[in-house]
Amino acid sequence: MKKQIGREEKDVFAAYLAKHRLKRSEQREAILDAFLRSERHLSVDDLLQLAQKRRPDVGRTTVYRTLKLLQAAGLATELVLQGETRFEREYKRRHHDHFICKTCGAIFEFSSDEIERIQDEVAADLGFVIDGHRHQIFGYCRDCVARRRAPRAEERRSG
Amino acid sequence: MKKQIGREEKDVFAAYLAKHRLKRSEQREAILDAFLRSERHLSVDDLLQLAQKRRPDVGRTTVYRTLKLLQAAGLATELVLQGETRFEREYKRRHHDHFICKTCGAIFEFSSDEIERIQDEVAADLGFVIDGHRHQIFGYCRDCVARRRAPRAEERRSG
DNA sequence: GTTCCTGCAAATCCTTTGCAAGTTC
DNA sequence: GAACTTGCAAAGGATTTGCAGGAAC
Repeated sequence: MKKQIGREEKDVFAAYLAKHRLKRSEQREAILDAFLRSERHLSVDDLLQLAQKRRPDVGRTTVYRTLKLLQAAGLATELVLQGETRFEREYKRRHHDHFICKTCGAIFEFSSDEIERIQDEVAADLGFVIDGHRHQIFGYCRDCVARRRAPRAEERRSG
Repeated sequence: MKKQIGREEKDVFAAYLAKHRLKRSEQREAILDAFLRSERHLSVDDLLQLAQKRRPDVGRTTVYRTLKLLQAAGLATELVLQGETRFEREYKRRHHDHFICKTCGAIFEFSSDEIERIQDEVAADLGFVIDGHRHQIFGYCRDCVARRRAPRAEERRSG
């Protein structure tokens, strides 16, 4: 018998579908399963390929549509990294932000209560009510630096 | 005589063109001038319209191409905010990040040495060499909150 | 004159939508 | 059977590219 992956999330999705009078389908299950089995930050194409391993006839359109549902159900979050759109698991995950290696593309997660606290302070100074943020740090990861592949800093991005 | 705006930046651009054996043109000047006169965070369309006030025949393609040059010359930076691409002045500006009001779309700038410091620490822990970051905070600005327009937090974005 | 620029239209890329056929309830 | 899903193809929106004519050096 196959190992159960993300039972809780599958239940959440089933509940979401029921609540909205939507139907289950093989495609949706293949996509959700592929999504839950992967720990990576997936692109639409990654997910399409993974889902197709189980059901070769899954279409790209359905992946897009299912990702919308997963986001609405609180199971997935969209990240926009260096122009690329990717998705990661969201359900019951601690809030975190990302480091992105410009050489190998690896994505690392980080979080800092201290940064969050300062953010709140800065916002308070402006009378701003926070409802989410996006914090990405670009650079070169340990491995790439070790491989001496790190080019010198040629540009600075902010936002 | 017209007030000189951004003389220094215009010189930087001229130097950039010279260095790369590129030519000046009325269109490029109109676009750069419009860019420098505006304090806003401009979309391609905003800039196109502003530039066309001076030279109605400036085309959108040229705006795209000129923005690439301005970025290469260190005069402009691209921001991607909530799916929208915008540009702001970069030359000799202090590094900063952005607050974006989800109600009125206003963009506020902020910066915090403390956050930068913590970022450096977190990066050091991971053996990561930083080469830029992007930090955006979404929410509701003072005015919109005052107008009681702020909806309750319905989603949390991270990245 | 040669090289670079420009605007247009066409091409891309990514994502969404219309629709007829297939599924689920 | 009614309502929802699917994949395909077409449509969209944003940005880029090919190209012939025009400007800068």
